[in-house]
Amino acid sequence: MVTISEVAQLAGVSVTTVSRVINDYPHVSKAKKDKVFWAMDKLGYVPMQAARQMRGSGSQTIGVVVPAIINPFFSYLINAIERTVDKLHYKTLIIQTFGRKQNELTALDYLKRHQVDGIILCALENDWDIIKGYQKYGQIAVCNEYVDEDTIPMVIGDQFNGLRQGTEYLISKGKTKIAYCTGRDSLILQQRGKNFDSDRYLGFTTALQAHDLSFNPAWLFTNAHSIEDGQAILKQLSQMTQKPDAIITGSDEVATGIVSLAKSLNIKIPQDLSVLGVDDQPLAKFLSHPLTTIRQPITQMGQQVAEVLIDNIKGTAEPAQKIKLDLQIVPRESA
Amino acid sequence: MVTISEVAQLAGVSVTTVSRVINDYPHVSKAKKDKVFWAMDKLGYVPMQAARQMRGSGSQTIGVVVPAIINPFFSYLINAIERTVDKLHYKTLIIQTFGRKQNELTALDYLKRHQVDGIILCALENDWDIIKGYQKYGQIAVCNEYVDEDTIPMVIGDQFNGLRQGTEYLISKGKTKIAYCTGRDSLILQQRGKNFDSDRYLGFTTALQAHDLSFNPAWLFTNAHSIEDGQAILKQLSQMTQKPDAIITGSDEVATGIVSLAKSLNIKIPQDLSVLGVDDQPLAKFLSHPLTTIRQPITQMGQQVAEVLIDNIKGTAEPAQKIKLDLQIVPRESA
DNA sequence: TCGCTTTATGTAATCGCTGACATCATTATA
DNA sequence: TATAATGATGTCAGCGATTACATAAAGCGA
Repeated sequence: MVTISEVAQLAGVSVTTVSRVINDYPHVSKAKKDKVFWAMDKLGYVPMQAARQMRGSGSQTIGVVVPAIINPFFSYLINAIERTVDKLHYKTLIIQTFGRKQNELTALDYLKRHQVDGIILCALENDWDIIKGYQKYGQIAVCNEYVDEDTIPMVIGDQFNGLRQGTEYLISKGKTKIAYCTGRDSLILQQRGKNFDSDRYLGFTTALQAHDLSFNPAWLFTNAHSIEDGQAILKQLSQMTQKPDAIITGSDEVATGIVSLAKSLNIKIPQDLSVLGVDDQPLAKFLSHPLTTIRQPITQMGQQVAEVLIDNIKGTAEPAQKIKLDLQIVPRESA
Repeated sequence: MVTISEVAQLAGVSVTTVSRVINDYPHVSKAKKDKVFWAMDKLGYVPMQAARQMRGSGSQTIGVVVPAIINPFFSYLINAIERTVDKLHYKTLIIQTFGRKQNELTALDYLKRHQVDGIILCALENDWDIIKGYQKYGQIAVCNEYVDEDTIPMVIGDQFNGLRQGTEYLISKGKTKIAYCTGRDSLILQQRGKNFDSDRYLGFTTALQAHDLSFNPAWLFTNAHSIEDGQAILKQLSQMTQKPDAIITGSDEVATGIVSLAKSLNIKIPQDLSVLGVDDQPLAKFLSHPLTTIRQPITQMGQQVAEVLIDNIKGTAEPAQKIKLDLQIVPRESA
């Protein structure tokens, strides 16, 4: 491989001079600078990042931890993050957890190893008490999850108001018996106090209460993630004696599962059952029943969390911003 | 940060001994080995990759270059690659080109910089003559694109037979006037000889010829990528006097665009127009007209290309495998 | 018990790059 | 003109790991 000394030799200068040229330091004459550029070009030289890193420049890389990249929500989020990170001259290392705690910890180990200068967690697998211990090894920012910790920058959608408005929307359409799905495990839901998902839930119940509506606990569905989960939920619903007339799903996937099975179960959407999605995924509007859904500000979320994290890495940020972005209801045909 | 010498000091041994323990070399007594493990654990030590790399171990990272991660085809491909790469104890650095030549070259520069030990190109932006020059800096493998070069490992779907069978399928359904869409630019299609997409096209025309059917050049649509492109194509079609009775799209996106607009243009699918997708994306079966489509072996493609590349990096591979995987027709309602 | 191999451990050079420090040469200031 | 300040350039230590080489101790057959 081509090293800085080879460039120095060819250009007839010292390695320091080459280094100065590379890093655009002053006090190099035009003549030598030109020679160095010529030599670098001729040899096709690019400085080796690993060597630079040993001298204290970071890895110029940030890690993005997601449960699964095939989930469009996360691939869109990664896309937004990558674009921003790239613009700020960093690289993006993607790590999938597949929902496993151990993978999240392995990802955080990248901080120790100095493979990454910072990490964006787009979902939390481990308890915060465990994760917080990694803060001393590098910057951590959280996106799309609620963390009640001053020292951690956090960018989330305003789930409370989003769901409140979504619920209001259903009520405005004359619906009063509203079911609710969440991706959370029912157990965790009980254990944790104020977290991301209960923000959503709180928005939902707040809207109900404002209209003197009650919630039937039989209509709470947990662990709902996939299209198949949505289908299973609709099957359950169709066998209930007390049927809801609307359902708030945790994601467009679940909503897709529901609307896809409605016809064969002879359920009319939205007359018999209004279905409200969350995310506004690209295909949501092309389904047999185009989804009415709550759009998450994915692009802004990704952009802002990346900017905040890199600000923190560079030390040019006021510590630990908490950024909350508005959700938006997209009315279509399913509700 | 914790260094190897701190571990050595705490364990009361030399750095060499620690290094031997880390790398599992022989000739270390049980007693010292235990002490070293204890000290590493106590200090939370992890070796710094950058320092190791300077001693010749690679970066243990491979770069995956895709046009856009939000395209489900690529996010599924990346997923398959990442899982395999992870299993082989490498890391995955994702680079999006957004279809820009320069971004692809920047990605290839990672090889020079030794940020990655190898690169998987999942789409080609630049001419091969330009890319081939980077081979001297590290391993390059190509996935999902045709490269007629002995020295390059390549994993592709068997587009020729896939499209031939897809066309046969349409013919077996009584269709004789078949339109064809491709993502390629019409210009490039003329310039290049045997490439990925013309393999597809060849499969298509081979099937037509076998049944003495001719192809109307007015039914060739180029630059077709998105849902919107599909909608535009259907609008064009609906205004033709000579209308096709089937259409082969380059992707499920284009097919989605077509079926989504069919109802409002009063075109019955598949009676008036059969629509054949390519990819079998997860939502394809939940559309208003579930897509009949040609499934690409994405998982195997990703897995195999990753294995081959890493074999090559380790030097444990016979040079430059060419792997061709079968496509599969998934019959649903759109054709 | 003597030489020889094997095991256990340490010292120091090295990877490519940066930057503190040193050294002249040149220009500005008194 | 003497002195100080600034510019241009070079020498070399050091970042954290690996590894060639050196050395000492232990094992072993004759």
